[in-house]
Amino acid sequence: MTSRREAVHDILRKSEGFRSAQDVYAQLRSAGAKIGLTTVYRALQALADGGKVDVLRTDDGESVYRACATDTHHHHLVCRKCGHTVEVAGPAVERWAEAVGAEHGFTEVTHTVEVFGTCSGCSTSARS
Amino acid sequence: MTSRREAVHDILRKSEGFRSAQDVYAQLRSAGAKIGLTTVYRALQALADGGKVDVLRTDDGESVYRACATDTHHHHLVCRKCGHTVEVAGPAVERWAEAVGAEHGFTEVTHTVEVFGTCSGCSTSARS
DNA sequence: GCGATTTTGACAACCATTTTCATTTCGCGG
DNA sequence: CCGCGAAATGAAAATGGTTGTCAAAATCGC
Ligand SMILES: [Mn+2]
Ligand SMILES: [Mn+2]
Ligand SMILES: [Zn+2]
Ligand SMILES: [Zn+2]
Repeated sequence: MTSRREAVHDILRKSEGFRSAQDVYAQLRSAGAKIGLTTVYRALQALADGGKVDVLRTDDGESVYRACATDTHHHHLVCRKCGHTVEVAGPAVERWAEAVGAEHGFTEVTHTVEVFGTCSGCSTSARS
Repeated sequence: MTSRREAVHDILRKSEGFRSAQDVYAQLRSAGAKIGLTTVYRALQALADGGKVDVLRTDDGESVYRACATDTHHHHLVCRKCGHTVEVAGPAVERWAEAVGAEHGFTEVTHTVEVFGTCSGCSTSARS
């Protein structure tokens, strides 16, 4: 019941940045694992529901997943070119989101924050 | 060259919250306008590229659009229940995003920030 | 063991969005 | 007004990530 789910989780834990479902599936298959794409999707969804992995949607609408290094609330700084990701805490953002919500009478305030950029590695190798 | 694009923009301006492309298309057609779905998509994209409207992706992957009241960079405080949206400026967030990017050697830093909550109207009417 | 429940996966269906491509409209100098 | 190249339009088909279906297989409770 967890063997495949575990396998999916493992892939994410051994990965650097965010991975797509199709991507994880391809790697599992090329490693000889007998698993279906449907199961990979279900595993990722279960992991996301359980807070084990982060999900974010790319600009072209693909969901990408990443095992979180920490289990506390945080945000991501993602390289647009290579997907390299840094987890960042943002006390300033947390306070701002709460404040702006309260200021307008909103309750149960949550927020999504993602920062994108070009990492130093990619901006170096781009110099032609 | 702008008649249809203008029609699309008008729909958004007269709308309260965010609207989907299909949604805008349906309204235009039922109002008797001769316009294709493809053109609606292209118009929305052009408007978004030109900073005339905001785009955000719903959880189920649909893109929704809204005419901006202001043409400066801002973020949204969206009611989870009714979709009521408040545009908010966030100098604190802007600074934070820039700083966190720079701190990790990232360049060309952009960010996406959305705040969700339950608006005062909805939390009042929810008291049973 | 054995029936009930859950999980799995091949395949088909979904559906918003994009591509294609032929037609229409627009811009504009002559 | 004409004519012509560029841009816009839209019907239809393709795309592609994701979800639904359903029968077979694994797992669990006892
Ligand atoms: Mn946060
Ligand atoms: Mn806006
Ligand atoms: Zn990079
Ligand atoms: Zn509301």
